[in-house]
Amino acid sequence: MLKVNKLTDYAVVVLCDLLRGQSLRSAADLAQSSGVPLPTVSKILKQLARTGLLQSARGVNGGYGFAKSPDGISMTEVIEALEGPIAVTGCIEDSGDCEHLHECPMSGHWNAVNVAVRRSLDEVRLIDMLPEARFMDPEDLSRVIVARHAAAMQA
Amino acid sequence: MLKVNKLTDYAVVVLCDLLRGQSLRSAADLAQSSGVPLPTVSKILKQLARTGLLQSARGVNGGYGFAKSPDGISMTEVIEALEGPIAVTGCIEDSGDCEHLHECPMSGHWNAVNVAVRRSLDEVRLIDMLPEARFMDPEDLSRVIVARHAAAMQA
DNA sequence: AGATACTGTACTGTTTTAGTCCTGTTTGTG
DNA sequence: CACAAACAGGACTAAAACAGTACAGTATCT
Repeated sequence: MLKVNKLTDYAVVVLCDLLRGQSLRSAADLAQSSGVPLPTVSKILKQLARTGLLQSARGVNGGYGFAKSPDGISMTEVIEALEGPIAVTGCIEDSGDCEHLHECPMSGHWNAVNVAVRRSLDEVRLIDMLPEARFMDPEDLSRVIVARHAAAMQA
Repeated sequence: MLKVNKLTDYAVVVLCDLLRGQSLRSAADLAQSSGVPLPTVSKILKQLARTGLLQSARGVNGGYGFAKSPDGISMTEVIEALEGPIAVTGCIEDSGDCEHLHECPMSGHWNAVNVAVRRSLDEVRLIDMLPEARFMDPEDLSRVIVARHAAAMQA
């Protein structure tokens, strides 16, 4: 438990796919190469673009690409883009409409948990989710991704 | 998002209540003093007893108490007792019935996330959720709880 | 003008969760 | 020994969340 949405799961698959390709890929293209159904991929990409993780271009030859250098993206960013702020309990995210707030002995204490979880996710990078992350030195991996991204942007 | 069950949320409230009282408290008693409905409290306590975090005694004067010294209980234990193993994606917990397993480029990689989250929760103690944890030195807090528990066990 | 591709939103069936209730078992007390 | 207190386990229902899909709209290139 303490699960992440299925959409977020797919998002990582799709993002990893995007990580290894051109600077701009269409939703249809990504759907095919990742195996995730197009409408789902589309939904994910739209949301990621809305929150600023990706940038989009419309029209013929349009598509999606990273809005910034992808080696700096943490899992926190990916998860929060699709699910909103990390809040382990409802108490935190709802802006105070809990009727027990005054009497609630917990008020604010789950926040320690939220902070701990968030911090741990900050330290997992998106590029660590790549299969090759298993075999490579983290710094080398980072260099490879940056170089690939730079090359793609130039093309 | 990345939410915990409401039941787990209540469980912390109830456990904190149990933390400050007698060694053995009935479900009805805890329901009243915590403000959580009895059937819900009952459900939580049963589950916590089943997984060994609490011990129960039946019959007149029965009730629930901690099965071990409560200062050693981490949030991981509480959450896992009520929700099963921490698994951020379904891929991990299901024993390999994902039809995309062979082709799945993610296979195993969410595990880094699981481990990170789990580790961070290991470091938050149940007693850190007490309101007084805000004002007290963590070690003093620990000593107070241990002393209280020992006294209750003796009575 | 027409084809490609993103944008936003709405809808629907399925799954999960929350909350409740009931029946059974154990144990202390008069 | 009968009764009441208290836990154990499971079944059930209503409500909420999610996944997946579809569609009408807008921008861009050729």
